[in-house]
Amino acid sequence: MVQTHGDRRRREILAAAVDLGSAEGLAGLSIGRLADETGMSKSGLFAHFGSKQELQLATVRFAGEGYQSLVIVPSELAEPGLPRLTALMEHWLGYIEGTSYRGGCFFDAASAEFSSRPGPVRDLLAHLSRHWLDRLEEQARLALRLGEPAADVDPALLCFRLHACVAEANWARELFDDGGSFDQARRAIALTLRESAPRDTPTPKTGRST
Amino acid sequence: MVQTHGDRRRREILAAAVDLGSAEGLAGLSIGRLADETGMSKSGLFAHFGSKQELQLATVRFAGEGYQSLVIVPSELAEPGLPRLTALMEHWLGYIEGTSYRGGCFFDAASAEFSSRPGPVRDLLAHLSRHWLDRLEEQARLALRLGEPAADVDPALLCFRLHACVAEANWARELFDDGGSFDQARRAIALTLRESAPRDTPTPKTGRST
DNA sequence: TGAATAATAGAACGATCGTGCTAGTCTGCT
DNA sequence: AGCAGACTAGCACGATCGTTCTATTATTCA
Repeated sequence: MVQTHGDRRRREILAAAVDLGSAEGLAGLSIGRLADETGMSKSGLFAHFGSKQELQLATVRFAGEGYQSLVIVPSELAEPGLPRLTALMEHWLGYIEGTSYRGGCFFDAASAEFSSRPGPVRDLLAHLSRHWLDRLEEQARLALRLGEPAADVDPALLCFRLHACVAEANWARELFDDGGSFDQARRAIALTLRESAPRDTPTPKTGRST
Repeated sequence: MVQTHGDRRRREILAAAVDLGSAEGLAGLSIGRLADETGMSKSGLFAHFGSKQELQLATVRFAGEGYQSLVIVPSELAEPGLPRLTALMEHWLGYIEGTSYRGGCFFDAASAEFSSRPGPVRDLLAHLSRHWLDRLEEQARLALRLGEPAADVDPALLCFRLHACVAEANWARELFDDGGSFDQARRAIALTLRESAPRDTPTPKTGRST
């Protein structure tokens, strides 16, 4: 059951696929190109997945696990509500800024590419994005409700603005080679949180907890 | 000199290229596919451009002209400063929301795809985006300076947030089939502008002038 | 109208695409 | 040690990619 060899190979392939896919696109990513990258033969690599679509799906899932373990899980150390909301944003930004693959955020690249290509891959990307936004929204709702009277701020709108900042930072860095876009994103997020905070609980100055 | 026939054909091709490119990607767009779409032969279409890269560049320029005439030009009817800033945002959103091509905003799709593909196409996309952001920033600076004392708001950061809203709206609609994202964007933009406004000149409720 | 030029189609090229099939090598278990 | 099954490489397929060449049809201008 413990397919040390097969599983390790599979992971190596998927890691390369996420990296390459972020740069050349998940649709544009070709089996032959990926085989070269990993030093395998085309058919040898292909046998691990059976079809290109299955490879794409596995790649998305693999990238999702990375996001889960590097953004979601660490943020759960922070208390629910505003602390966790800010932790999520900071880990999110840090994840994209730091570990980044060749082409920046894998999900930004993949969802932009597949949003107009109906099928299981698009569905999976949409599902994951929706799930994470819901997670964020949950914390936003908690953060807003804690300070009475509940501010007249729409949690969904707040998350719209927060995610917009993250995506914009990635976009600007990739297109303009401007690493400073992440500092802009941090400032924008802090401003957005501050103005959304319930009036009687001023946001801590930096928005950072612990 | 007035190549009625050639020019008209060229425009037809480019219009189809922008439409198709927004959906299938500017790199993924193939000559044969585009020839089918326009009812031409592959080589007949190809002869208009001489290379795929030239076709891509022409497509980007063509899309840029559309943006110029449907967003920039109409906004110049509004007075410089805040009125023009809000006009730019509203026309921008309306342009993407309404006229939209099959795959949503062409520039969002193209720049996401080419940000990791060095070359003239990426350079042109970056140049156009930078140019438009500078235009926006110019109006933001005017808007901020008019109300004394000049608010401690960074015009570049303001535009970062504004463009983020537009891009987010397009992303959400394309991935989630959620047309309501444009209303969210309008609300987010209004909030962002309101909190950035100099303290003694409250933003007019709708931000629309004339 | 006739000559020059632009626009288009058709066929073919080498390359690469995703995908099967077949055979050989390696691994883990008894 | 030997066997079963997982893993991998090689080869070939039809399709499509961008591109070139040649020939034929439209269009423009003297």
